Amino acid sequence: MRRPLTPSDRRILRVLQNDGRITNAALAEKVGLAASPCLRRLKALEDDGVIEGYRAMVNRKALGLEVEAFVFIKLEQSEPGWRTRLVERLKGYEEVIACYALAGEVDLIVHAVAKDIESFGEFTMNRLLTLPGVADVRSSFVLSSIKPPGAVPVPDHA
Amino acid sequence: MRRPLTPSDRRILRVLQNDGRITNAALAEKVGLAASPCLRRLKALEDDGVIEGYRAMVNRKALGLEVEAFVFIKLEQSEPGWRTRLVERLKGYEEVIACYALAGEVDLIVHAVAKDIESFGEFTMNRLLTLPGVADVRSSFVLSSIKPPGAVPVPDHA
DNA sequence: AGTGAAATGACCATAAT
DNA sequence: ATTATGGTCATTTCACT
Repeated sequence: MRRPLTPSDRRILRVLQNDGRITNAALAEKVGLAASPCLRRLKALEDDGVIEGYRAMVNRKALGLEVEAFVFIKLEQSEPGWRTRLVERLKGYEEVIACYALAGEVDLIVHAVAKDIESFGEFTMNRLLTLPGVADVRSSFVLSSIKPPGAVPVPDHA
Repeated sequence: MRRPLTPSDRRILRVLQNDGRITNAALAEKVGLAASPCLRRLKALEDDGVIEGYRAMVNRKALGLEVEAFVFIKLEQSEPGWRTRLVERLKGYEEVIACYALAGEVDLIVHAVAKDIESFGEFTMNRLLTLPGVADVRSSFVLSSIKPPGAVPVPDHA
């Protein structure tokens, strides 16, 4: 059972989602706490799994990854074991920066990046379509990031 | 014009994508640099926009956000101005944690969260479907996060 | 509040262009 | 010579008890 979040906890989460590398001293000042209790709350949020980690957001184009796409996958009827292994393979591909199982028409949505269209093609043709259990693969290229992956809203009441 | 990334830069990016809050001292040790040059490279990566920011990854369920979904939007033929305003409205919704313009069947993909199905319904019915210029809205709930939003691959050569 | 660690800036060394 | 890299040291600031 997890403690309910205090208003301070919520302020901490809001700040840390926008600047995950802020020092504890500056964080404390922003949320209106002294450094010491602020640090204790931060550790508690980490220990409780409310904060799952911290990540630098890297500009993919700066790394020469010019292509970003969503891949919509439909699966064949198949034994559960196949599905597990398919999903494990998917997770292993470094082109896959996120992947979700969905309810509805499409079974899996894959968020992928690649350095160019050619290597993206190689990825879908040789490494997605060939996975056993895959019935259909459709890709849509990202034209623009309207709102880049961002903060989850922190409601005032839990 | 951006400097090419050095091998040290790449190591820094790989580490920081997995632990965005690592101290500079520990980062330096991991990538095999002294603290001072390590910090200088880090700042340069930030200044050049290679690192766009740092974010605490927050467990949405800990915040009472039980529902996660992808919303696929098709737009009507319309003047460019309408589209711009539609996109601005979309960006403003706190339920929208990411949004992309796509090539293909679907024009926009919206990654959204909500506290329950009812409030998600309110969001799609009252705040998405009513946007001028929207022709079609389809939602798929996320059943599981197979691979949570993660690191972009950092190739050895740019 | 105090102590040990970290961040940060000034300055030097080396190598490649 | 200039530019880009990395290192060392001294000082300030921070983390954490």
